[in-house]
Amino acid sequence: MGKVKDVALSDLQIAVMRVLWERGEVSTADVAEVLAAERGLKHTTVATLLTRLERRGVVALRRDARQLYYCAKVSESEVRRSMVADLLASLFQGDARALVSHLVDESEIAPGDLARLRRRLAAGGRDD
Amino acid sequence: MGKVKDVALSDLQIAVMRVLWERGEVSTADVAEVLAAERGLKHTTVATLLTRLERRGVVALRRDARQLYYCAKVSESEVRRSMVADLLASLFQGDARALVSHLVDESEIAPGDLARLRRRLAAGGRDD
DNA sequence: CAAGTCGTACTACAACTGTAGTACGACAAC
DNA sequence: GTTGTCGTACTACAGTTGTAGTACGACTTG
Repeated sequence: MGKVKDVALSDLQIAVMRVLWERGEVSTADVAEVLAAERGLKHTTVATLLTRLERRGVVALRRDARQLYYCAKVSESEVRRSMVADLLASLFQGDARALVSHLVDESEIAPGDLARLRRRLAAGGRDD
Repeated sequence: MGKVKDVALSDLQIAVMRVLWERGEVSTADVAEVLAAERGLKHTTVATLLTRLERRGVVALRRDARQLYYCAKVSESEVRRSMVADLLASLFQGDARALVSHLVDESEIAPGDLARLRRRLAAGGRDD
């Protein structure tokens, strides 16, 4: 059966995961340092977040001496897949083209390299 | 000051909003009927959801006789803007092009009309 | 008018989230 | 060996979400 995980994470949880994604296996202190700098979170707060993520099965835990080391068990790609799919389903009726249109229309997409794209989309039309 | 609202809604909340977006001002019963069909929710559950959305200020309430009528105070566009921006910020480092690439790569975007787009993107390159 | 019906308001409750304090065990420094 | 120090584990607590039950008031139907 499909091992396609459905991983929806909060903004904060993603921030934690990002540290793991970028640096591989890291100690609580490492993550805490980053999150303290980025968001002023306390060490214990970060420890709690990591514990919960571990309980959820999205990160793996290894203990060495008395320190804990974590690493991601789900990739950023998997989370992206999952969360983009969720967003598409709930807000765009599953129509990815609508999302692209949105990005273009809202100028969240750089006008320079992608403005032409809109014309392509508009002109190319729907042929599915 | 910027009236740019940050509206993040859950899947279920969006489902409720969708009814309002599609049908304008509707009674609790109307929404309940849809949500009961779609998700098997009880009338009281839907009433609770609407009450909370009203408390949050995303829907407006009007009472006529003993019935309550709700209508959206935030448009689907606003929610899309807000939530896509959140997703971009948290998972795509704010790079909308990365999201488009993701959509293309993950084939969440119809291959037919948008496959060409990838070539455009790849070839067109980044010129911002 | 009495009784059922319908709809809202209020209450409930478990899970998850954000945020952190406190306690406790281990290791380092004297 | 006693004393900090550091790190983890556990506890806490308020707010949000999903889900619904119950109570109560109003309107309908005899």
